[in-house]
Amino acid sequence: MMSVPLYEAKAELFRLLGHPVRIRVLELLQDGPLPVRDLLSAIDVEPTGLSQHLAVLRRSGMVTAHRDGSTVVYALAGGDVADLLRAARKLLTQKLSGQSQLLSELLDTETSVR
Amino acid sequence: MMSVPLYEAKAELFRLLGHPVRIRVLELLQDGPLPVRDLLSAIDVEPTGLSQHLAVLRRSGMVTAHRDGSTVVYALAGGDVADLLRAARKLLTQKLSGQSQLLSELLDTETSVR
DNA sequence: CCGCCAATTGCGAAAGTTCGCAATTCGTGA
DNA sequence: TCACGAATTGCGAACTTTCGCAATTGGCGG
Repeated sequence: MMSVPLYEAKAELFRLLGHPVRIRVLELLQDGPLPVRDLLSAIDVEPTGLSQHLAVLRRSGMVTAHRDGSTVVYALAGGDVADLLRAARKLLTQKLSGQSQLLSELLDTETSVR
Repeated sequence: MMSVPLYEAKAELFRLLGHPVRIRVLELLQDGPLPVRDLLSAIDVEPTGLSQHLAVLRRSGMVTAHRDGSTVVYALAGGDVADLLRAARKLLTQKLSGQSQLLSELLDTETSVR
């Protein structure tokens, strides 16, 4: 049954999330399912590139796809991807505000530095 | 001031987390600061490899390092990395339990399939 | 049935990542 | 000062990922 250590799976998950187009897709799908066409017009990417990124997300079970007429509609597979994105946003905004704070301290001539 | 879109930053963050050794390091540091030596004995990696991964985490501001005598001690930089790891664990355990459920359904000869 | 549009897949070139070896830095004790 | 151990850095080879082009699939209207 050759099981994979949990930290390998976690790394894999993060690696799969580590592309701007895939992040964009997941963010857009947070507000509900969308056809490929709409994703395509919202994201700056070629159709073929989008398909490939969607395939990655599908294979890893983060999104589901179904045909509706001649279009294909994608949706988030589980509710918890959103948690992950939220945690990432939180960390980033905190980090960025920390940086700008540091920056303004560095630029602030009033700040006494010994 | 050439700012980076937030989704780029997010993708970058996930990409940086997408390596088993780096995940392992962050998990170990959740219980408090550790010297490189201890990380080295806990993780299956060469010293030089560990250094490189630590450098990645340092550059991206996820951990901090300081010398204490002849050893270097690493610590988590902000409390929110833990949130991210927790969200990942949650998603994975859910996903895995879903898989094993599906698997047993597939293997279960009693299950009627039309 | 045919042509068209939406989406996907196969494939090869380019770009990026990881790994270990050799060399370097830094601090400590002889 | 010298040798040593801890940790890091530079560098090149092996591997993985990404990208766009060309070809393919599947559904729909004429």
